[in-house]
Amino acid sequence: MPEETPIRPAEPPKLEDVATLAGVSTATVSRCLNAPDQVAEKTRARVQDAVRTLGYAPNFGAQALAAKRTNTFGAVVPTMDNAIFAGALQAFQEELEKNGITLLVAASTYSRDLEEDKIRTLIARGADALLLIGHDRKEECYELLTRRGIPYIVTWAHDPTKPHRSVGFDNKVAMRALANKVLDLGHQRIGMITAETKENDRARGRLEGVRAAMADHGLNSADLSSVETQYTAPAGAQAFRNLMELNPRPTVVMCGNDVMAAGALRAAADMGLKVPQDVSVTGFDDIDLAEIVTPALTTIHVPDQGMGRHAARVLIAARNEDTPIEKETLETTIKWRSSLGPPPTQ
Amino acid sequence: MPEETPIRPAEPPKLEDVATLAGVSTATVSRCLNAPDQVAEKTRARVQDAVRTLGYAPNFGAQALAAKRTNTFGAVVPTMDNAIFAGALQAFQEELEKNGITLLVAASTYSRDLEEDKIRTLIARGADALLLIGHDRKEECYELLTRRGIPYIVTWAHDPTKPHRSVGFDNKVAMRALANKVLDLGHQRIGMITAETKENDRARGRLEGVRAAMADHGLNSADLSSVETQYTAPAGAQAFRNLMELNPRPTVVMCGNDVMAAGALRAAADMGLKVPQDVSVTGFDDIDLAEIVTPALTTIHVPDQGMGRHAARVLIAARNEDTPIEKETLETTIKWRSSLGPPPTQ
DNA sequence: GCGCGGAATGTAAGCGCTTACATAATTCTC
DNA sequence: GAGAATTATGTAAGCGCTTACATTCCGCGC
Repeated sequence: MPEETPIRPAEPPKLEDVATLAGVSTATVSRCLNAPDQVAEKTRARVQDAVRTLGYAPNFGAQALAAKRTNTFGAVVPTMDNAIFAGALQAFQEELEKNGITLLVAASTYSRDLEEDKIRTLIARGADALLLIGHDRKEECYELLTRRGIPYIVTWAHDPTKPHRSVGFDNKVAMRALANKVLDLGHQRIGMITAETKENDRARGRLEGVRAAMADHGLNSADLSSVETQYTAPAGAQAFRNLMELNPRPTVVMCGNDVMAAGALRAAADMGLKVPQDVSVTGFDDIDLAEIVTPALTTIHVPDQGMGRHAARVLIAARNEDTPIEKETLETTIKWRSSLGPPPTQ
Repeated sequence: MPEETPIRPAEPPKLEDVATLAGVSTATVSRCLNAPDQVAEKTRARVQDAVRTLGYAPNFGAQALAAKRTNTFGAVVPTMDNAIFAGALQAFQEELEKNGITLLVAASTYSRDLEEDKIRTLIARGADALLLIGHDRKEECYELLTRRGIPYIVTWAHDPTKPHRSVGFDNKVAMRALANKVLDLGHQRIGMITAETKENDRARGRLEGVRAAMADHGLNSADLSSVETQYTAPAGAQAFRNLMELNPRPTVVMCGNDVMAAGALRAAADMGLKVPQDVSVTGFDDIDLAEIVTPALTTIHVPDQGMGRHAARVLIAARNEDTPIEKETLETTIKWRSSLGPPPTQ
């Protein structure tokens, strides 16, 4: 009578199997994998052979449990489907991957409560370190992170007064520079479409940037016509229509991001307004879309990849040893394209 | 002399702490969390209190190790920064979240080798189940998955001949339907811009769909002018220009996806061609962009959210018990917008 | 009141790894 | 070439959970 051999999943090889095959102890195999230079070259070669022939891969749970480290970093971004954060995350994750770290991404959909939730989840999953967007969030989040000793870094913003690691750019400075250029062109009436500013320091900074530029040009920043709306193209379109109903109407509409600017462009086309002849439009972020729309969007290029890469390096260092809190500012640049021109000559 | 109290991270509470506080054994606490109905109501309440006051969250590694299940699913998509898969992943992940499952996403950048790599990584991370895009991939991947007994599901495609769980739509049928409508409008010369077809069954299906429609209309499908290029707007723009140099030139350009179609639209504008008066353009996917570009894109809406949600349900069921392989087909619909019109009347 | 059966709970053995510590092997010093 | 210093390896104790199995509890029929 043949042995009963039910079809069932093959068990993956374990450290012990490798150790047996290589004729060493499990400790040596473990060292080969985690601290190769502590092992004699000959032994190491033998172990590596065994690893290869067995197709061994460490069991994640066991490793995490024993080492008290998961080699997993987390990132909480406001949203995943608007391409803004994709570039940064991509670079972040590539850099992590080089170091054998896996990235877990969660979206907060621009909600503080949800963000706290996601941060907690990531911590429960054992994230070794966290990447966050902007400074605005519940104080509990920072407390929790600090209490647990989990390093984190704030990106997409810059605020020297905050006691957090950060790598980003100054939203206000960037927008102010663009607005100053706009005003230099002769525009007198700026309309602004901004994302919700309440829980979003980036949006606030951008709005303030426009105001500051107006002040720079001797204008009363209280005269700024701004519409606050959601982060979508249709919302941008609607906001644009509202702005165009003003009398006198703005000669330029500056948008807090490219998506809303694309909506504005769309609305302009639908209203028969030529951009930039009748009205100029600017964006912020320089996502792919900015080049695709007609006319192409004048916008601010943000160093997304640079932020991602740098954030990864800082966090890896912080996890491995005690590093001081550092704050890095990266440059933004103005992308001149055709949606911005001088104001119409009455 | 005061006790030395160095500042250092607080250790998170563990199961045992909860058990002590609630005055029960660790087994009971564990059961409260994983199989509540096996525990008397009074005990359960007591335990839940303890969990709450301690802010307890299970240690992921320990749980994975002991239960041989990570409550993590994986997804390997060709790319993350083109918004196509975002909707599906979003829905997939929401459905998973309801069941306490975390999603790990990896991108293969349309490379088979990289895809295999990512699949292996996900398995090593202990993914309980996997979501994949399309059927085309290395045979080793399927073998590995099967050998390990890890359930997986193929999305974004439909092929009844394949022995895999799947939820998707028939790319060929969908494109054929649109192409038939195009031909019904009177177009005689179709230009096609397709993504690389070599390792991409979705792209192939879409191309075949156009050919089939031509045959349906008594045209010789070999006469189709098609350009194969990369999945980007600039590539689409270039391909469009090439197509427009043909003589006689196509009266309609059908694109394998919306991103390339947006590029085509851009090129048309740059060339001074009016869409759809001079030439029509169609897309595929119905991403947000399709509504934003000018003119808005006639395209095929794919049931991305539906696929994501359904895939999650199927995979959860498959992980929990032995379920048979099932294949679900969802409907696509044609989105009529302004980029498609009748051919120019010579 | 006794014994029975099922429900509720406890006991304890791992899950597969890392790592402090002990031990063995090698190299160096003079 | 003996002993110290150094390097390479082995031993074994957990890491924080789950779960098979053992035990206790309780209500019930008679």
